[in-house]
Amino acid sequence: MTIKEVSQKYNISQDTLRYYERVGMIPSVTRTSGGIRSYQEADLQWVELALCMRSAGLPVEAMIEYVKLYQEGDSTIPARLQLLIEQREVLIGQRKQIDATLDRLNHKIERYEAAAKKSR
Amino acid sequence: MTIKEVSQKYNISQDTLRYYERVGMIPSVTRTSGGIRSYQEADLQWVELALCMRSAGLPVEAMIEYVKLYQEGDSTIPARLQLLIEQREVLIGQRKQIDATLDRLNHKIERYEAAAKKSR
DNA sequence: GCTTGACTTAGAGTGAACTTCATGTATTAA
DNA sequence: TTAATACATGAAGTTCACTCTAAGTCAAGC
Repeated sequence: MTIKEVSQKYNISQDTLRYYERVGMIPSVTRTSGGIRSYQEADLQWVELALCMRSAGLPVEAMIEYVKLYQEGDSTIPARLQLLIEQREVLIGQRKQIDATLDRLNHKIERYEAAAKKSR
Repeated sequence: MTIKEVSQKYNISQDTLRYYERVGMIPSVTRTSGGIRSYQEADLQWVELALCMRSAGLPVEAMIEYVKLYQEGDSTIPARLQLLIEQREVLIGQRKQIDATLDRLNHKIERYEAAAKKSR
């Protein structure tokens, strides 16, 4: 798959794909003999993982660290596990914040709806 | 309450409090005759609302718009309701993303834990 | 063989949300 | 009353995550 096809498939820019690779958020993508990116299944898996993490708001830095550990081999499995668990904690905290804000928004919305009703 | 006390109460910097006021994310805070901020109950309510929205990741811009509408009076009640409903949608979408990522993280964590077990 | 359009890189630029700085004023303890 | 501390403002600086630009390379159709 070319970079163009991948960018269309996941609806992100080619620049972002190159950026992810450049900063190490995904490992080096497979290239043709001419040096052009040719995304293989494994490359796509990395892209998907990166997009999933980012869409949830996890920092680029965490993914970079994860990829780095991955490339260092099996000895880093405990460290990778640790990292994943930490990021999971972050997400759980974020979801709590969102729920608290949703509560607050819902209350406000209810009050506004009651006010709108009255003024009819 | 002084800006220092408010910053301690909510654990944010005084700079951030001044910034929120400057960009219009909260209405002008009550001042002493000398021009020093003296947060009243209503001011604190605004600060709390702003912090709640921000902690959930909602944009500063949305709060600015809300405050602007609020200051324009009752005629903007429908617009404010609309804005709140939109932001609620954003949060619901964000929570979905977080849940999807949590699923993915949990699977990965399970696999890593299984791998760690084996190698014992 | 040449043009066209997609690809490559390194590096500069952007927008959001603060954060720091420089400089000046106000309040309070000695 | 004066030194120290806290607060004020406007503007410049920082960080994150892209996004764009410039200048060059590659591949496919004519």
